[in-house]
Amino acid sequence: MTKPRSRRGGGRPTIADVARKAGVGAITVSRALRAPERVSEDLRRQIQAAVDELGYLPDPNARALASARAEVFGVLVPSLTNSVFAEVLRGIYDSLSDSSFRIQLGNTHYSGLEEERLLQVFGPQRPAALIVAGIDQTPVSRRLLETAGCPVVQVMETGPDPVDMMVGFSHFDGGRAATEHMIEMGYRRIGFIGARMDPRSQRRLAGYRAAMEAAGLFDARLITTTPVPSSVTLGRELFRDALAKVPTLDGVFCNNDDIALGVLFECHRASIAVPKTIGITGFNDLDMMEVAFPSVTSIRTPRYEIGRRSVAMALAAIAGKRPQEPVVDLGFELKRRESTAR
Amino acid sequence: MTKPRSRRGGGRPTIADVARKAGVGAITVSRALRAPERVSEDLRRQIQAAVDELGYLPDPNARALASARAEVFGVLVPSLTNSVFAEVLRGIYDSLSDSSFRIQLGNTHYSGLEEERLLQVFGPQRPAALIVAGIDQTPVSRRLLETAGCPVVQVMETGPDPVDMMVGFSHFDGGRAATEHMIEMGYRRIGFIGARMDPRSQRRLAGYRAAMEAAGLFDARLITTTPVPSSVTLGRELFRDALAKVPTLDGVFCNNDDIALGVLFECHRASIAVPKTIGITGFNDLDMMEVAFPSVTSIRTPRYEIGRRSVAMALAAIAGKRPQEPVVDLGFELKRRESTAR
DNA sequence: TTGTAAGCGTTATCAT
DNA sequence: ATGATAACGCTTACAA
Repeated sequence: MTKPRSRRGGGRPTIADVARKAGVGAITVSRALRAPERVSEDLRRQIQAAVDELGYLPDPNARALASARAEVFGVLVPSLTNSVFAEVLRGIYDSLSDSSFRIQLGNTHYSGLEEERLLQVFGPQRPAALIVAGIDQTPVSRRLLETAGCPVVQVMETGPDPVDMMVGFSHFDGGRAATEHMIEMGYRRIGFIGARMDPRSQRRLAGYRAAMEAAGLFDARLITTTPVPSSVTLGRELFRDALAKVPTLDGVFCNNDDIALGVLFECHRASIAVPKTIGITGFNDLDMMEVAFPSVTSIRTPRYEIGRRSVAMALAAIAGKRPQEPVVDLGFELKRRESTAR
Repeated sequence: MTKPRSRRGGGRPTIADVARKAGVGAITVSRALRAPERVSEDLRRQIQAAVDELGYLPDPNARALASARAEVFGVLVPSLTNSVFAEVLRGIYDSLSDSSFRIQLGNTHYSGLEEERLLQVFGPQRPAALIVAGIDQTPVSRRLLETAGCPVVQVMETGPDPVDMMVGFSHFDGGRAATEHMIEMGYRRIGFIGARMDPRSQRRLAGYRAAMEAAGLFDARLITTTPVPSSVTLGRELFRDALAKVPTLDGVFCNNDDIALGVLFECHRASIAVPKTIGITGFNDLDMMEVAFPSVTSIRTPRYEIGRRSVAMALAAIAGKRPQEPVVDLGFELKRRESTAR
C-alpha cells in the first residue's frame, strides 16, 4: 500500500523527502544547498547523498514564493533579430549560465509603451535583476525601474543619469569619429544614411553633424533617414535616394552595417568605384565587414562585452558589492578599411 | 497605527486585499481573473474595480506553486546570434506576447550534453510547454522530454519519430533541390562547402550527395567541410581551400548564406566571374541575398513561421486540442537568382 | 455561482 | 549548528 501521494505534486522528491532520508530537518537541507558553510561537514555529506540518491532538484517556484525573490534576470531588448542585440543577449546568457539564474526575455519592439507593459509584467515576478537596452525610458518606465527593488543595468549607451547602473559607450562620439575619419581621408560631400532612427541612431547622427559642422561641411541635404526598420535592402534604396538628391555625394556614413552593405552592393551594381568615387563607413563592425570587397570601414562596438559586463555588475550588486563607478564606458574602435582608403 | 505588514511581502496588494475590497472570497477573485465566465456579471465588475484601484497583479510564482504549472515556455536553441534561430525565437516571442506566457531561454551551444543539462534545469519549473531546436536529442534528453509532462515541439526539421510534435522542413530535400538546380543550370564540378556541420548541415550535405550521384557527378574531393562555427570569413577560407583542391570547380552549394557571402566576396576579390566561372547557391535566404551583387540563389526557409507555428501547436495542445497531424512540414522555396544564372 | 479548508514546496523567524 | 513553526500568495478539492 503506497503512501497516498499529494493531489497535485507530480511525485517529484521534495525537500522533506530529502530531510527524512538524511535524518535532518527540512531547513537544514535548505541551508546545505544554499550556504553549505553554515552546515556541519557531517550533515552536509549525508544530505548530499540523499539529494543524489533521490535526484532532488529544488522547485524554483516555491523558492521564489518563500524568499520573495526569483532567480531570474529580466532582459529587455528592442529586437531579437538585430544582431547587435542578439550579441548582447549572448553575452548576458553566457555570463549567467554558470549560475542558477534564469533569463526572462522581453522584446520591446522599439516601443516605449511596450517597454512599460513588460516592466509592469516583470515586476510581480520579483526578478533578481533587470537589464534594459537604452537610456531613454519613458517616465513611467523609469519609475518602474526605480521601484523594482533590484539592481538595474541600462545597456548599450552611457549617459548622465543612470537609474542604477549603466554599461555602454557614446554613440555620439562614435558617429563623430566615423565622420572625422572620412573627412580626414579627403571626403567632403559625406552623406548620412540612417534607418529606424531610434535614440542611438539619432545620437550617431548628432555626432556626424558635429563633425561636419566643425569642418564647415554640413549640409542638411546630405542627410537621408527613415523611421522604417533597417535592412540591407533599405540601405540600397536610401543610397539611391541620397544620390539622386545630391549627385556630388562622395561618401556616406551609414547608421549601421546593414545599411552600409546595401550601399556597397548598390555601388557594385551601378559600377560606382569604392572607395574612389564613394567612400563608405558603417557602424557596429559585423564580422562580414572585414571580409567584404572592398572591406568596409566601421565602428567596432563591444556588444558581447556589454552583455557580460552588465551581468557582472548586476551580480556584484546582488552580492552587496556595488561598483565604485556605476557608469561604465566600454568605448568603441574605428576600424579603417578599404572602403575609405582613398 | 498601520496594520503590521507581513515580514516578507514587499507590500504589494495580494488577492486577499482584492477580495476584501470587493467583498468576496479570494477564490472568486482568482476565478474572475482566470475564467471570467464562471463568475457572475455583478461580482466580476466589482472585482475588476478593486483590481484596478489597487493595481493588483497576480504573483506568477505563487500561481505556479499552487497550480504546479508555470506559465512559461522553455525554449532551447543552439545559438542566439545565428540569425536563423534568432528569427525562430522572434516568431515564438511574437506569438506568445498576447498571452501571459513567459519565455525562458536556453542556449545549448550545439551541445547535446548542454541540452541535457538545460532540460534537467527546466524540469522542476514545470513549464507549460517546451520548444526545442532539432530532432537529434540524446537518449537522455529524449527521455527528459517525454517525461516533462507538457507539450513538446521539436522545431526546424521534420522526421519520423517525434517526441510529441514537430514543425520544420526537410534539410535533405533542401540540399538536394539546391544542387539539382545548379546541375540544371549547367554546372558540373559543384562543390559543397559547409561549416559547423551540425545534424541539419549533415542532411543538407546528404541531399547534395544524392543529387550529385543521381547525375553521375559525385566526387568526394568536391566536399569541403569543417566543424568550426560558420561565418562569412570562414566561407572565404573554405572556398580558397576548395579551389586549391579542385581547380576545375565551377560552382558551390554552401551550407548557409554566411558561407555563400564569403564565397561571393572572395570571388570579387579574386576577380572570378559569378555566375559565369563559378555559380553560388546559399541556404536560408537571408534578406541580403537578394540585394547582393550579383544576387545570390538560396533556399528560402520559413524560420519565423516555424516559431509561430510551434507556439500555435503548443497552445492548442495546452488547451487540450492536439493537432490531427503532429508533424508539420512547412517546406522551403528555391530562390533562383543571378549567382546561378549562367 | 460562491466559499471553506487545505495545501503547493520552500525559506524567514525565532528558539535552542 | 540545528530545528519547529509559520508564513509566502495562490489554487485545488470539495461543500453549500
